[in-house]
Amino acid sequence: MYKLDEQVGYILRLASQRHATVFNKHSELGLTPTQFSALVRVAEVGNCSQNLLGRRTAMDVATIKGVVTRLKAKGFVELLADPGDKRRTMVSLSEAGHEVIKQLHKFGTTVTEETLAPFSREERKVFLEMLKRLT
Amino acid sequence: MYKLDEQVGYILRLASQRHATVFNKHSELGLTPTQFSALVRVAEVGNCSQNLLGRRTAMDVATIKGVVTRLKAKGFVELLADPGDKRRTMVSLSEAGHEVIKQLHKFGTTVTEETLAPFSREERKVFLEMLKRLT
DNA sequence: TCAAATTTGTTAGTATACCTATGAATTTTG
DNA sequence: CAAAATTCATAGGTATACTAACAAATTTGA
Repeated sequence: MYKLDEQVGYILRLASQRHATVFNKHSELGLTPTQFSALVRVAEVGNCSQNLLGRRTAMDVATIKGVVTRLKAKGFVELLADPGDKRRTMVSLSEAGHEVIKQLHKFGTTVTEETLAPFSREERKVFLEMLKRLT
Repeated sequence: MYKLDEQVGYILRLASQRHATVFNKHSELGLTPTQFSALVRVAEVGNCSQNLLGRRTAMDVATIKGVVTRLKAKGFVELLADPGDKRRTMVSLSEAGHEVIKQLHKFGTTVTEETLAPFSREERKVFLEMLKRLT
């Protein structure tokens, strides 16, 4: 007997939903989870092309385009042409972006903590290691 | 140090992406993962209102509306008015829907198997149990 | 009983998330 | 060095997924 409630894809969707709910409950800066990921990644890698940022955040070209546009509209990133390669749009943190990074890290830690709250410290490690193997 | 690659939300997104890729690789009937879930659920519960179907598949009213519309367009479900409650739209399997359910179960099993391929049989149990606790 | 609250479904709007195609720029290769 | 292949960004299309506002029907509870 095939039971939908036992399928990994379905349960993954439910877990993602719960994570999104936790994220939104704590969100202060009006960022979505996707925008948050992209912004934190920009801070990690520094100046980089929009395309590379997409690859580093697992978003395809169309998705990262929209995310970057909205991050720019919110004032957290700046876009510059790459003088050495006219195809590229370089993305970097704005002044405001730099100012919120610490806050974002703290916020991200809270979200992760609360999402993993059903687990003990030991279980969290085990679970994250297993989850990584599924990617 | 906050590392994006260690955060449960980010890794959940990656795992969901991989699952979607596996799903699409095997998909024959042109169903999306969401449509698949809704259709399998309709088969499980039989006749039920669109609203209830949404709750049983963790989709909000706007989402399930679109999913049901597309399942109807593809000919897998039928919509009927509920004579006892004029607000309700009842959703049920069509002839074609009945005919593909067995195939869907087989397909779903294949997708789950391949998604969980990185795990041993024992690990699959452990992982699914933990993932469920996160929902 | 009847007004208030709830339930159901629809619509509009925003944001991922993917595909495909297109065009421009750059790199590779023969 | 010129042609071919690749890379980068954009645009259009479809499908989740959520919010909010609304209307109609039903349930409730004083």
